[in-house]
Amino acid sequence: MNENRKATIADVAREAGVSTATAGRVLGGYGYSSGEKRDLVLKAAEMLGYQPNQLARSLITGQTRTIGFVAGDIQSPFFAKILRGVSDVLDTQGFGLLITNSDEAVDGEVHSIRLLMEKQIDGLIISPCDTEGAKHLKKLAQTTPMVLIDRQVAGLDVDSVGVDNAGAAELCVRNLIDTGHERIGMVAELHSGPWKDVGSFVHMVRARGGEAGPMYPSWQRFMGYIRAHDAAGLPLDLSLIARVNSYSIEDTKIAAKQLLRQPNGPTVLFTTDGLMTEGTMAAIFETGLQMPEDISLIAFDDLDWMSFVRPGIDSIAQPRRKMGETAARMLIERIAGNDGPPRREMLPVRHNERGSVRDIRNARR
Amino acid sequence: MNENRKATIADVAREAGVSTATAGRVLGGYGYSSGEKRDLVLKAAEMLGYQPNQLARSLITGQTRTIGFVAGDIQSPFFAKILRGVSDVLDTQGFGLLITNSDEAVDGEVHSIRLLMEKQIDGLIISPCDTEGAKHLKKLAQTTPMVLIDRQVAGLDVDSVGVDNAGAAELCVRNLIDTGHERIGMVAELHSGPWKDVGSFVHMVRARGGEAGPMYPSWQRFMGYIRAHDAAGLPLDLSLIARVNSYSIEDTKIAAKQLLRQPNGPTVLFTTDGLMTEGTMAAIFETGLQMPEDISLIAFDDLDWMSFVRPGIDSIAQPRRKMGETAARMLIERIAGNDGPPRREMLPVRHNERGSVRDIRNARR
DNA sequence: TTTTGCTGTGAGAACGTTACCACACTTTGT
DNA sequence: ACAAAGTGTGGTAACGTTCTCACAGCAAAA
Repeated sequence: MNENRKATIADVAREAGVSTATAGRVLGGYGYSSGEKRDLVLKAAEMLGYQPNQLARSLITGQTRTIGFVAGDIQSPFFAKILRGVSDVLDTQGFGLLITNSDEAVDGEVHSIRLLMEKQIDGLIISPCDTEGAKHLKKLAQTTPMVLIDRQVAGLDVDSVGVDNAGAAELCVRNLIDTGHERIGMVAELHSGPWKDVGSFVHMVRARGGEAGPMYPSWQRFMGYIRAHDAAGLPLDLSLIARVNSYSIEDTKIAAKQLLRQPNGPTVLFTTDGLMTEGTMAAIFETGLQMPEDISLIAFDDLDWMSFVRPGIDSIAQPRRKMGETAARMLIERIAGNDGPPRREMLPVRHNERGSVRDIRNARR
Repeated sequence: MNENRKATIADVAREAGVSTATAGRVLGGYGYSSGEKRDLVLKAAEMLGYQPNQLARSLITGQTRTIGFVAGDIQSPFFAKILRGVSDVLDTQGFGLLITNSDEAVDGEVHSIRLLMEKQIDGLIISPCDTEGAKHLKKLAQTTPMVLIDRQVAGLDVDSVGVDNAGAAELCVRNLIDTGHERIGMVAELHSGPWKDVGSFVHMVRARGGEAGPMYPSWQRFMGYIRAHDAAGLPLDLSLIARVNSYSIEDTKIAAKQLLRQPNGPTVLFTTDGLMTEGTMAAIFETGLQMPEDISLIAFDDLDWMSFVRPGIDSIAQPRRKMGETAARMLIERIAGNDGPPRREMLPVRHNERGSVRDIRNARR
């Protein structure tokens, strides 16, 4: 046998003096085999340093024991933490994990998915970048198990994992109102959706009584903001909404600065995700305002540093790792054959109070 | 043809009225084919929604166009950023990316590698958790292209990407000395290596004139610390070295607190990586010390928040994304057949001054 | 005794591609 | 005009597994 070539089942079989079928059964752990032959085969395999070739196995079984993950951007802590959860669960089940990023663009998403499908993944975890059309996802869902994470897609009935964005935001804003805040600013990347502008979105939400179909998390968080205002009878002032056009720190900083400088500005800022928070932090820093004396801040999504800066930053923490774990588990169940109705897992968030929100009930500034 | 089964080359060939060989040549883009037949095949493929099966292709070509990445922990910003760089380069070349984490343990590393090898990856990018033995890596390197990232392994001559840790740390500490600091604390997870204790490491470094073989980055950074002291004629005080036993924020915080509270403590802290920095930040925060009045801080590894906290944190920034990109490019070249001598890429770091280091030349506190 | 069922084994097909070869037809070079 | 080289095509053997059979032995059940 050629020394520098990898040993195959046939090599092992020859060495052990059995048929390839028998060697295959022993090595692959299926079918029957006697203790005697088993020892023979195992010894031969050991001697030749046999390592199974998953490729060949997959080709015939139709299962690769590999799943794909399409993230917006894996370097963001949000996706990185989710990824870790996914990876942990997959690891215990002997699954591999192929990752790609869509960069939140449909093109990238389509490209990623094709690459993954060519590699014959058994299932897909994806954070879709479009909550409306996503024709490619609907088609794919018919043949491949799929779990959505963070976001849902209208008309795509598959498993999904996320949090109650609107509810969490509503509670958060209600708390702000309860502590005396009446001018609550929001910094959000409200990705252009089916709504022309922020105003028409408000209109839509009110028309539907605060409930609406799938939409981006940031829109859902905005919806919570609206509901809290309406419930408290506090009028909405859309000039307090800083809508960031591109998903970048720099643009966020600019938008937040503008918001902070405007006359009769907000007493508190609510940021809708980690990147918005970082941009806003930079804006506050550069504007020279003191937290929480001059401006309060509360952030959706918890980040490492929020607990050890001064003041600590109040936040709504999503269980990111658990989201990943849950998604992975759901997907594996689907791959194993579970064909029950789609489930929408809503994991609870945690509200962290750390001192960046000032109680201004007795202190008009 | 069965509708719900994926179309194969044979299906396309039948539909187009050509042989599977011809269809294969057109679809696979190899060998000769006439314009006429090509159109026929392409049309049939389009109609049947043909998607190639990489598995079958790989089985015969022996190339999967997939590479593996073994990180310490993908959720850490360090690895996440590197991963992004790797992913970007791979994407442009049509390569897939399988990830696993070793959790910095040899067991995990071995397990990860076996999983990856069974999936027949074409190459491996790894941040090895052992800089000494790593027998499994040496064996693997004979058959599989491999690039080391962040760390090197003694006796493993393969491509690697990293920064000049000792040099960067030395420059950093020299700057601290130049600004008047004489009691420079260090917070580091000095993973147990071939040295019994910190003292014998110092001895070894001096014996070798400040040069030594492969070791963990944190040890290299410590080496820079030693070299800067020796060059300036400043005596080393090992009581200023907080050696963290486990790689955890909590333990780091405890160790740093202890260092801060000891009599005749440091005027500045040098932290050797992101996690050390976070733990140290927490310690400073909880101790109630003011930065930079009471204590200065400079960190190895730059993190997002360092620019927008008060004061900004001075740091040594590694080009993490570029490290990933470089590693990926080197690996792809190896896979393509480059068998030149191993290269050790040393990328330049950036020193960020942001205000967390106080100049105490004229101000004894 | 005959049946039934379980255990164990090997030969060979199958998975979906590319590699290799044989062959035919064209073009080029002398 | 003839060889040599370049095109285009189809048949079929790989790649390394698992799957499907057929068949044999042996025990327990009828």
